[in-house]
Amino acid sequence: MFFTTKAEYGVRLLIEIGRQGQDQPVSLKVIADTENLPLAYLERIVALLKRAGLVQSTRGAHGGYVLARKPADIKMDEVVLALEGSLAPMECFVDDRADDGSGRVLCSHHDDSGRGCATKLLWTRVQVGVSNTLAQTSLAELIDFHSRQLPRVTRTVPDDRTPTHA
Amino acid sequence: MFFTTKAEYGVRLLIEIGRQGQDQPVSLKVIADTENLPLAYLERIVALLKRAGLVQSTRGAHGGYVLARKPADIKMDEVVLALEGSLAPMECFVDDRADDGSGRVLCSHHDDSGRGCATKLLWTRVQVGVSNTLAQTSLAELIDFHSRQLPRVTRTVPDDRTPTHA
DNA sequence: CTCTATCCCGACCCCGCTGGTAGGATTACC
DNA sequence: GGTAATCCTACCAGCGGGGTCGGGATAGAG
Repeated sequence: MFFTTKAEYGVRLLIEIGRQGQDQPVSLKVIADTENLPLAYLERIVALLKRAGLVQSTRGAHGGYVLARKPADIKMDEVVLALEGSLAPMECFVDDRADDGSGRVLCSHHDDSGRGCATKLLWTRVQVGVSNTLAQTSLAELIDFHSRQLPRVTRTVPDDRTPTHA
Repeated sequence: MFFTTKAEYGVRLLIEIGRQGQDQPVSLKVIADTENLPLAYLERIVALLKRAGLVQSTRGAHGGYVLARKPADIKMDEVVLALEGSLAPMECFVDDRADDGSGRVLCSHHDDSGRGCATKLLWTRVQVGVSNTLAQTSLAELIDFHSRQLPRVTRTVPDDRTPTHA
């Protein structure tokens, strides 16, 4: 298991905001309903996205969330990093996206007698691979994929359109 | 955190067997000493590798483990899969390496009202990427990397061969 | 034949984290 | 001011990771 439900729910949340919120903000309540997710939990998840500057919020009645950028400019590496807190494939990896551009992953092996753990090579490759994969997928792509997956049943209210067969 | 210490320790274990065990089997005790890992825990980990047919064991005095194949023929995807039990990036992914060749990952979303979770596209990409990355790294490569990292201190038994310098 | 090094195996345990809840602030539209 | 929404903090249960323990089976050494 690489990722937790935070990543899952968070991505679905962004997709919903992108789909439904062309102009007005989308409330978490609506998202919780359409995606069938616990509202209180979504609140904590969206806080991560907000802290990362991926969504913006407006409070009060008719408030909600909007994307901070265009979906095509939101790449999944940033999203998953914000949600999971790290993309390190292994405990001993601390990915310091430090402010200065030393952005590299490094293996912090404590009691390592000799110099390097040989697994470093392996985990580094995995990490780079995952990062690249995520960076090559944009939110726009997922939104597009989603709407092609569900051409019908665009609404969740059950009687808006007669269901296909039961 | 993608992987647990099972993968870490298991890979290091294989590297040690490959390094030290050219002819005779290598005992877990020796590996536990050189790698500074708990012996009892290694026993459980190596059982996974044996069950997957990656190592062979000989019991009794002077027993231990040997690689079941040449290091160049042991690819990390098989290793990590054996150790972690799955390469699925998300809960809802069950990778059925079923007996019949239906070997594919599929998203088993329970209460999914409509058809597909849009995140499926994303997790599938990640899964394929990781699989490929792991499959492209062989044990031989890691052993080589390891010995280049530690040019000295090749042996752990202090008096079997006069050590290079202490 | 026994001793001992080793593999083998099941039961057990601690702890942190995930996933989720509760309850209350605060903010802003009507 | 009511109400719909975001915010924030504390709390909790379950589970899996990481590890231990103790004992058994097995085979080479003496």
